[in-house]
Amino acid sequence: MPELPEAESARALIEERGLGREIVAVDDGDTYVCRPHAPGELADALIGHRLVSAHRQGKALWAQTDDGPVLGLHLGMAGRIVIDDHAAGDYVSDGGRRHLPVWDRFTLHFADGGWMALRDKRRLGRAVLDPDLTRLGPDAAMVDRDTFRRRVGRGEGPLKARIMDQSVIAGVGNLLADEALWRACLDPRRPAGGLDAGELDRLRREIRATTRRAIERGGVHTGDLIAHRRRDGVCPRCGADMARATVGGRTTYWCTAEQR
DNA sequence: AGCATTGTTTCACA
DNA sequence: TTGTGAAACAATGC
Repeated sequence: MPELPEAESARALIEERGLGREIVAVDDGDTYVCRPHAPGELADALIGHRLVSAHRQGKALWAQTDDGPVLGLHLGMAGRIVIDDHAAGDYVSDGGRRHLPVWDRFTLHFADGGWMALRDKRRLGRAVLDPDLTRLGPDAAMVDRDTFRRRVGRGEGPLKARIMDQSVIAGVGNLLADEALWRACLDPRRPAGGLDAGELDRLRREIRATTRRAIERGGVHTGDLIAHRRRDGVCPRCGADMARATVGGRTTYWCTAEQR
């Protein structure tokens, strides 16, 4: 699920319900999610502190602490942030008595008895101290027109790969890319450097609009194209067949009639 | 059984 | 040196 819209929802949740609460215990035992940290390193660094602000750039999340380290979080392919919500689901019975949140890969426990977890079935999410954000491009929802033109409109690689390159612009994933390219009527396979200024402006506008709407509606899976990303899908706008191919290393769907 | 999956990093190769 | 593409990573769902 997680692309920029999901990351922004997670950031807002942390900001709303995760700040100002004293951390008294930390579950950081998943050495893959917490790599390269050893078990206990995040706990030692975070216990006694409070999160004081929540930030996001692209899909990257981080929280500042009071006089402590920065806590970096990434939702990976299937992660989400859950705070205090015992009714959030994803619990597995241990044989009838208890129900265990087996997919909580990293958890902060607060002095008030509440908690905040990175819940991630796939374990591709990350929790790290002082994350390196230097290789991240400008946020896809904030990037200005001239910067977008300059960064996206170059290179021989396919346009879709360009907008999904997190060092070019940050936040666009596979589904958002297909949706925005479809809305902008642009062929995902075109060399990025071959677009003119008008096409780049159109693409930027649709990325921003698609992102904004996904945040309002609850995620990238609420897009108009999603249901039609299938082998026998047809374009919900014009009815033409959808094409399917691997572009930029990911499964890609586009309208055979409208996207040029 | 086999294939696909919303992300990132690493590595081979031009 | 830079850019591109495939594979690996982990685990689940169809």
